[in-house]
Amino acid sequence: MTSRNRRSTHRGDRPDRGIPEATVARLPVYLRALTALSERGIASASSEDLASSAGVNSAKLRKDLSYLGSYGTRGVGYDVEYLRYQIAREIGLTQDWPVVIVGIGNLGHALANYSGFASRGFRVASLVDIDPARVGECVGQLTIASYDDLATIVRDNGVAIGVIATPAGAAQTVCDDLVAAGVTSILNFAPAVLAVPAGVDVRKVDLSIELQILAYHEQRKSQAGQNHPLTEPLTPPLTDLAVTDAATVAVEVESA
Amino acid sequence: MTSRNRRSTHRGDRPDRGIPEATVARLPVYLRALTALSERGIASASSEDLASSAGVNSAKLRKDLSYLGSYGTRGVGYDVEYLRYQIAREIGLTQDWPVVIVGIGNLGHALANYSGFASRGFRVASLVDIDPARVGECVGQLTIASYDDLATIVRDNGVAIGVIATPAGAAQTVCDDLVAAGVTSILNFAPAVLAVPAGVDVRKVDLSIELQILAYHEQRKSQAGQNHPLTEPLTPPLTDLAVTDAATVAVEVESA
DNA sequence: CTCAATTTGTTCTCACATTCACAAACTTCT
DNA sequence: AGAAGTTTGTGAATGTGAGAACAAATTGAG
Repeated sequence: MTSRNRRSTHRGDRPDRGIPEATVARLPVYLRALTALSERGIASASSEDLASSAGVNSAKLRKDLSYLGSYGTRGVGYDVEYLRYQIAREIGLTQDWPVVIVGIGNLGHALANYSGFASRGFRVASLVDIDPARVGECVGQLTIASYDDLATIVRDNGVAIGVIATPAGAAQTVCDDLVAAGVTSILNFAPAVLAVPAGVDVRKVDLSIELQILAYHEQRKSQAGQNHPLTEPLTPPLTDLAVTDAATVAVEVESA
Repeated sequence: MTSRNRRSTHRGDRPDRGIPEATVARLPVYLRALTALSERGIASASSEDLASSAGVNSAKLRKDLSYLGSYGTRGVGYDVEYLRYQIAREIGLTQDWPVVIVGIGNLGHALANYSGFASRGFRVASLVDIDPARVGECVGQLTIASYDDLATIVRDNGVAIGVIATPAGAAQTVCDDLVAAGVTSILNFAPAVLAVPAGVDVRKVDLSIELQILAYHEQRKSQAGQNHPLTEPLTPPLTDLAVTDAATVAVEVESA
């Protein structure tokens, strides 16, 4: 079926089937664009259509998709449903991913109620908090479990992905406990750098960092205008501003 | 004081004082590491110390810092307080940044209560929601204002940065209204691609995307082990796993 | 069947980012 | 003062990603 043995395709250069990180980070965006098109009853789309839906340029999109295989048809475009399934399969969304959320403060609550999980194969298997007073409390469909049961929960539910939404001080301990229990991927919302053994993935989501990056560019914009921030700058810094537009770094939430 | 006029430093090659995006994204991490060191009473630190605190390698850290200027001392290291101030100034954290949060659902609540804002010069000037029933409701120190007052709030407070925490459907409209009111930087939590005029920065934080990226790597890990995910893989995929570790993409929250 | 129009998949080139490796600059010890 | 030891700042090499451009493949019209 696939011409995977041939060296003719550039996948021959990637015998490990590895997809570039930058591409992996965009696949979920394409997936969402495809879902949107599908819901509008559109059965087929060109790379140009898809790209504008996803907010990227079409050459990049085509190259990204080419890492997965040749799922388009020249002269026609891509079958929306088919491509959607292929991307979902590549990312691993055709299987169920039970996750556990540790730390049910304000953010933990928001995450627990977030509707975007279930729709993409992620199932919140359990909520855990260290505060005994909170244990038993209901959040959405779930009740908060004791931190002591963390290891049991992870093992019984086959949890591979853990979400840390604790204060910074607790993050490393929670991380260690999650890893000891068998979790191999961690999404960290605590403002702390986590040390993990090789083979464990950590991704960090840090609100304050995103704001600081915006502040940096904002400051440069007003410096360019010098005297009056609200006035048109004397020398329009076109190149400067153009650079900053595409700066986009992932993450979705829905105020469910 | 500074030898900024000389061409001797490589900043002579960057007359626009532009700092690479990748570096800008790491400065907040360094800043946090410096704050942590400072709180532990450490007055001086080498690039090695700092790098391990920040979770990066020391060569990268030195190169990043070199874009700001020569704030270290050879044979000694960096003065923690001094460097901290310099980075804060470069990012623009020495000034006050009033922000407005639009959409006070679960996530909006969490953001409104997030303590990491104030500590870094960000001040939540106002909370806005379109639901009239919510207007007047207290969240933390603030009360929710009407969406109709958005433009007035932005102008009166000199808000340059807006945070969108609405459902996806409302995001583009809110974005347009923010931009029309004068906001030039937007942090978007809604799972939608925003179109903005040139000169406006958008950064996106998308939880579900982060989870999907983790799922992709997780799937690859278990594929490497083939038969028994819980067993040691027959051929240890060392290179594979090593790559994934440093994958980290910013954002901080504290379950205040 | 042939030709024109369309659109993908891929190659090539350039820009950006990371890492190495070392000279320059500073401290400390003798 | 001089030598030995540290540690920064940076040039050079390598790796990764983005975008332009085009050949190959497909459709549809005549």
